[in-house]
Amino acid sequence: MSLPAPYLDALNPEQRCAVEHGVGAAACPPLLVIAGAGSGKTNTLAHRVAHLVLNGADPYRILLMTFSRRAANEMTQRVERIARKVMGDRAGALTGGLNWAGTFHGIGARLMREHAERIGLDPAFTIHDREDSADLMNLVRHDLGFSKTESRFPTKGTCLSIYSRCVNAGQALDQVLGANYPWCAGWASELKQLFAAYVDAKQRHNVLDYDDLLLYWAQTMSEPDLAEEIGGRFDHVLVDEYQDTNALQAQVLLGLKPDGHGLTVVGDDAQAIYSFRAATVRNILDFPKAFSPPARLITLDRNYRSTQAILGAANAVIDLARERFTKNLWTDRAAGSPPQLVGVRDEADQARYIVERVLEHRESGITLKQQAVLFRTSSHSAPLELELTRRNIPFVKFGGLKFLDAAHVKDMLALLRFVQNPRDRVAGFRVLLLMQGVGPASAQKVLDAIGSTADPLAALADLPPPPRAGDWRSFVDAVGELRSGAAGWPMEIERAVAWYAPHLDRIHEDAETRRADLVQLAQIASGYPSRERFLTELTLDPPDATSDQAGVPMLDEDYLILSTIHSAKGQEWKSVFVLNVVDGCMPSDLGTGTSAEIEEERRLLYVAMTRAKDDLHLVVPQRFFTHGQNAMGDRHVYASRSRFIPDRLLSAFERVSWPKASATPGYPTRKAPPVDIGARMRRMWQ
DNA sequence: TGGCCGGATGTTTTT
DNA sequence: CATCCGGCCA
Repeated sequence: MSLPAPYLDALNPEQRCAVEHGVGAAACPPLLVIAGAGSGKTNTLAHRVAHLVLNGADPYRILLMTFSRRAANEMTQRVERIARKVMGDRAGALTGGLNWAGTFHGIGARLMREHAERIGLDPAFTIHDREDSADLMNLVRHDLGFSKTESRFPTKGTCLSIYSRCVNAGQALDQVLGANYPWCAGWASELKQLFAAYVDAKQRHNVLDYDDLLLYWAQTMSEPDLAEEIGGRFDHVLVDEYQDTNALQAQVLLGLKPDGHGLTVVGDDAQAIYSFRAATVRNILDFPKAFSPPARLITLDRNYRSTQAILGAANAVIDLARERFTKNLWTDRAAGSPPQLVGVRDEADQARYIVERVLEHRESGITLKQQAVLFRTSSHSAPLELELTRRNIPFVKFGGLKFLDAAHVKDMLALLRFVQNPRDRVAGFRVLLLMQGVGPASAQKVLDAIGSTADPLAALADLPPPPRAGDWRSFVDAVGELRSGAAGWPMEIERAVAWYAPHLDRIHEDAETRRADLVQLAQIASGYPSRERFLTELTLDPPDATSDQAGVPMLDEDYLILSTIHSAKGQEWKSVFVLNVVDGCMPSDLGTGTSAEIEEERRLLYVAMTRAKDDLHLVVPQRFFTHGQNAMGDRHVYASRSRFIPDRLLSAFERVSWPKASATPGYPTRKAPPVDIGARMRRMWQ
């Protein structure tokens, strides 16, 4: 039996069941919690962890995972905060925090590094982000001669997406091509050849891509000895946002706990929005019957977040979904005012409308941080960002552009990565090309020459410089010093910058502003204990926004939140604005091919709407600017309200248009002009 | 090597 | 449109 626990009284009966399930029992049977939006899911999970620890579970033997970084951070913080509150004087048990909490990819990287030797990996492996992976794919694609085929071969990005989907969905190439990339089906045998060469290259270069972190892990778990060893490190494995995981992740999970004991997964199929990454709701639906006896199922359907009016509208939207597994949420919060469906003329007015409302809210005591603007696509916020900057309203944007995407940041990281893992050819290539007089041909030659040696960096020093290489000596010196570790981490980043700065000045017009980013990079670097940890964690957990990574200056300032809907998952705000609730944006006209895609877009709107506590605005511009060109080269498109809010749902909303119709000088109420000049003009010709 | 030109292409969401 | 890719030339 578990100990009496007063903190459990604050929970509702279902939450309490979920928290207490199996605690204190000899074996803890598998548990599935279906938890709707705002039903206290994270709170429940956090209480469960605290309850486990209070009843003797070892926090170092608890594994907490989720798919996205933002959800992982949120979850970890909540668990630790609640655990501290709940545990009071016994909080000591959790002083180190949770040792094993993070994304699947992050945990996978850690475990693979620890077990590297056992599975034939060099523990100095570096991790390729998406762009690096695409570069490598391109390299291989080129080597195989696919870059100059008669008809156009799929681009590197497309190739990588296809590869990634095969891996994550655990499906054969032909199946993936048929279902998701029919226009590439003619290239099946070439693609197979390409992927084989890509895998081979990764292994020779000692690099893992994102997918490998899961794939190696899953493969490791299929070795009985290793599976037992790794699974045996954890008494409890808890997974949040389980509806966003894919087949590979499910495989990992079942490998960790084949009988399901100690396993808790939490999710909501109505919020599944990552099928483009091969996530499948089958994971959550099939979870109970993966075990015998089946996993315990607990449903949380009471919403504590939103007013009745907001929840009602969100329910109405999701009610139109073709198939649903969970029932509607309910709340006993006050009715509140209905969500507003705001018609505006264009995106500029949309931005002005939001700024006006946001400031109004702030006047009435709602801080900027309690308000958020959500959108389907990162670029949709551009006009708003302009307006916010103009009006001096601070904001932080989540999703979309990343700090690491900047060329100069990538250059610096490539240098560090090359030093860490000289076999990382993509990194080496990038660094070498920075030097004047070094092009693809000599870079290739250098990397070939050192790649086959036992100590590539030592070989580098002995190499004759490429014929026209500008400052070869300083490069060799810099690499040598960095490799020796003489400066120590994080000081060595200064050394790296010292080498890079002249190249930066030569290559980029705006070297001055870019240099500021390098200062920030150094600042970030100082937060990590070693070069390896810095590189790994920065790749897996990059800063969300350029205005975000500094951390310090923003700390006590108030700022508005801008976020893609995907990145807003699991968050909540008093006041929420959704941009471009218009057909073509929601659903995005890129993803309206299959009905499954449309259903996912519907859930996306549902996720956006259920982020709001008190106040929700869906903004519908009559016309919006299309990025790039459609068939006719039109730049403005006349849009109509999203198909997810058909006429019969309008009663759940309050419709307004902005600016107020009366404010515009319009014809309906025009008075007769005092002097009818027009009539005189007409008479002139009579 | 590196710059320039012409043509094709795709264009979201995240690890 | 804007980017990216491959090819051509100095």
